[in-house]
Amino acid sequence: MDALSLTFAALADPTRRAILARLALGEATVGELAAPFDLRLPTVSKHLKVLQRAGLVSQSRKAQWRPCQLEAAPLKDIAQWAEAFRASWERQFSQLDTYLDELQREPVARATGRGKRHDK
Amino acid sequence: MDALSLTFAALADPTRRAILARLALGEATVGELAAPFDLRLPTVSKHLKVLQRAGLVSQSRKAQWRPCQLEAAPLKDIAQWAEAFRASWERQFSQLDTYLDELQREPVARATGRGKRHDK
DNA sequence: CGCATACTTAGCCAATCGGCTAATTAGCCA
DNA sequence: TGGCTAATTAGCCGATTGGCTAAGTATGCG
Repeated sequence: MDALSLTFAALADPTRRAILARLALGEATVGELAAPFDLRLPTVSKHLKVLQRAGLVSQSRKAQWRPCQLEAAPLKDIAQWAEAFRASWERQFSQLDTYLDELQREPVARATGRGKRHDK
Repeated sequence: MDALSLTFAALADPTRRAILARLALGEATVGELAAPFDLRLPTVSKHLKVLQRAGLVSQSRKAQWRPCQLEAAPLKDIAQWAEAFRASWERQFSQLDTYLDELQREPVARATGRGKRHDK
């Protein structure tokens, strides 16, 4: 699978996004990451493996602990991918503004499609 | 499922991302969207339904055609979500720069962990 | 050494996914 | 009306996902 798909798939789970948010504050062990969730350790371990496959997390070793670290590079990639659509959403938002402006002037006529802008 | 998860899940497929890229150029019918792919129409129809569930695409009706339109708002949301990690990736990139600078000065010592920066 | 702690691996399960075919719905035109 | 085109719906299939339990691995400590 391509890198972008792996990253998006990894982010399509609230548990995994919460783990990333926690890691943005600094290194944490698997147990520390698991604590906030009502999930067994192996489940969290599996989530971490998904994040590692996407290159979003790396793990080192300190005695019997395996501290995890955020690897933010793929997040930059998806931010850039989404940014390519900026023109689209800005155009749509300005259209929405225009629509709301028209609605302000002639509420019913615009909303129902009956009548015209200047049907004096 | 929450909106962000739905959006990320929808984006975790190259076919669906290609469909969005096409729609960024303007409206298109289902058949037009299917053309570039080696996929049957029902498969593309299914992809479109995933995109609609995520609020990324809307469909209207024109005779027997169902022109699709990009709805970019959710893309803005994920761009914003990712942007929250900007500090993380910028810090990591600058660390990489620093590492490469040190490597430039003392290649072997830094790379193997033996020796020190100023082991005079 | 023996045992506790921290975590991973293996494997089960139900649910979802991404592809397909076949059948159905919707609208146009002769 | 009947038929053509566009697209959806229904349903099958094998693969993946997200949860679990039970068992295995790795490290530190008395």
